[in-house]
Amino acid sequence: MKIKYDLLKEEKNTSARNGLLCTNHGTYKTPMFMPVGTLANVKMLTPEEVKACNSAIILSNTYHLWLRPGEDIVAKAGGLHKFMNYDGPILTDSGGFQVFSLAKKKDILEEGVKFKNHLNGDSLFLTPELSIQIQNKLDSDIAMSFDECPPFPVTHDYMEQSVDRTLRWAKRGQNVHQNVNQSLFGIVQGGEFKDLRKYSAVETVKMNFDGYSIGGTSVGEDKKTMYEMIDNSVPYLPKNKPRYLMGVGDPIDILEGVTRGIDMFDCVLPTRIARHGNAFTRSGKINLKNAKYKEDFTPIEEECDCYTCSHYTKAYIRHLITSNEALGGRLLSIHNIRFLIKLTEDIREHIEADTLLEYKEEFIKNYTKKQ
RNA sequence: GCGGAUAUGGUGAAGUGGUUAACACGGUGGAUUGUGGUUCCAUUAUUCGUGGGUUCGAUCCCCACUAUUCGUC
Repeated sequence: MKIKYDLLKEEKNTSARNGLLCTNHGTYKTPMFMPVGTLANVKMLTPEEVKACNSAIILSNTYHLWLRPGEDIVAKAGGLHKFMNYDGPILTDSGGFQVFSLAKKKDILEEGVKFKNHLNGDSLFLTPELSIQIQNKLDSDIAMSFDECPPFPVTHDYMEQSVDRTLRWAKRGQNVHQNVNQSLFGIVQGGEFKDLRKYSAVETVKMNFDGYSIGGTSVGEDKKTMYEMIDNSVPYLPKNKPRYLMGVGDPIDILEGVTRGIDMFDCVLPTRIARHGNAFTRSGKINLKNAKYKEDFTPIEEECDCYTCSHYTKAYIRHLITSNEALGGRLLSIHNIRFLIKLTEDIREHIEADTLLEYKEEFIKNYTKKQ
């Protein structure tokens, strides 16, 4: 069965909406934040720990799993869920972004992308068909179309060609998609160009995907430009399908995205900054490595309901991080994931109450206040 | 007691008779948006054991002292 999206409520003062996403692995509320588990694991955490953050969907990655262990091994294990012992829904990214972000040299051809992998430099060729076939075998709940994610900035001319190519690739992927239990999302590109965002959205929607994502953000553009990219894409997306803003997960960006009509977010930020010793708090991001936490025997946030905050102090986590102990990264990952998921829970309540704008203003005021 | 060697930042250390004393670690800050778990950036000795001397100029040469260290009685 494919996913099913039910629009429950549209907020009065913004484009935000509450919905329900029904998957083969449970039904979940949107807007939602999806933790990233590139290599079939949310780094440092067990599935139980991720679920304890009240998470729903997690991400995994076609490109990385293709290289190792290989999609056939995952299929032999019984699919990604069994392989990694995760019974919640999984979304796989197509590998398009990795080609853009990891490959030093790449040749973007009509047929696909020729590049050298980041592990041993082997020459590889990834096509839209191959990406979808790999994802079919991985057996994720949601697969992504193979797209080109151009850097910022490129010329209008280049972006126009790229958008057309991504549309052709989307169609080709759709044509070979066979897994009836797997949904397929299309991706809107177009960079910062208003006309191309519209064109990309309108043409992608014509292909009737199970959901739509907005790609090509967080590639070096400023925040204002990123918000405009969303504004220039969302109006052309159907209301009865989920909308996914790829790769975005800064707390403020989530609020800005939700108020513009986004339902799903994913981001490596909570787990990556955790490994580097940083924690989200309501009054901004803090760096646990800072000397001022050496003797701070209070939790990261008194009011946080996560496992980390109910058991450990800043001084202890700082000690773990500065000693390069993996537990430090684990505890911070748990807190940061819970922080973003709690943010979406609060957002949903305020959508229900039509008070999202006030909440957003208050949140941003606290988050950006200098401590 | 005698003989030798060495003294450079928090640590390990390079180095040169001439305006800014390598590099590494550590420290301190910052970054991180479809993953960089061991990443990236910035900053961190107005000063080369102490005192004298030579010199236009000494961390570098000379002397004394002190400390460390090795050998020896």
